[in-house]
Amino acid sequence: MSTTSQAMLNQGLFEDQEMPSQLGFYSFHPNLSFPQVGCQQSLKAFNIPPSLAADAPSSLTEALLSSAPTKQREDITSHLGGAQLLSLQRSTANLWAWGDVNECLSSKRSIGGDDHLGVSAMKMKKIKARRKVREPRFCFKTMSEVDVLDDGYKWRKYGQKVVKNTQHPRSYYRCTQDNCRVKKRVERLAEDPRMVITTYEGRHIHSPSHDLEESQAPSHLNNFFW
DNA sequence: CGAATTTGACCAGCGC
DNA sequence: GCGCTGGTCAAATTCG
Repeated sequence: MSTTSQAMLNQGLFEDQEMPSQLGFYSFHPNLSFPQVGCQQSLKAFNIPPSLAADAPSSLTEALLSSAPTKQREDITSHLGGAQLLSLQRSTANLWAWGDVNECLSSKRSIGGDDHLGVSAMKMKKIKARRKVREPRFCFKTMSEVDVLDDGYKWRKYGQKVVKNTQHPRSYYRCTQDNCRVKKRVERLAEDPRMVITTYEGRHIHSPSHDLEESQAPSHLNNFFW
């Protein structure tokens, strides 16, 4: 069964390195099985399966906070309310995200071609590369008893970390598909442990491991921000 | 026994 | 420059 059955709705944050203008928030209508057109396209770009998208997040503020660096998190918390976040797109409070986008744009193609390197050099390069390249990210919050939502892809856990000011550890997963560099982070909200924050980073280069039918797509739209 | 997960160590980036 | 923090690695451990 779907692990998203208890999910609420339906807001989140994404950033797109190729289309910085699409950094922003989306919001779904709670009664729709799938969000409106604009969101659908973006979700598709991120390969977020409709099954998950329909169950996506319930708190815009917290969706943003979950992926913001600590300092900005504090700024956001102290200066903004949820409603204001809807128009946050180019405000100073989300410079962190714009910074990421800019970094992505300026550091394209900085890795690859390890073939002729020795082991240690390769390792070093890997280590250096691991922070240089920022993939587009998409995060949302879902109410769920289980941490890992069934999104149709196969993930391997590669790390777990206790993050500051939270009692729940953050888990790090990588897509198991060869050559697919998509990662996701999963953590529970400190203020409400029933809520799971999932952040996807990167785009899948393949289809989900179990077939999700191609989408269904209602074409009406409403309640769509960015 | 191979695959997946756990966990401590390491490293880079950021803020002070 | 230094300490703190988040992200990743990889050896050890657990699971199926």
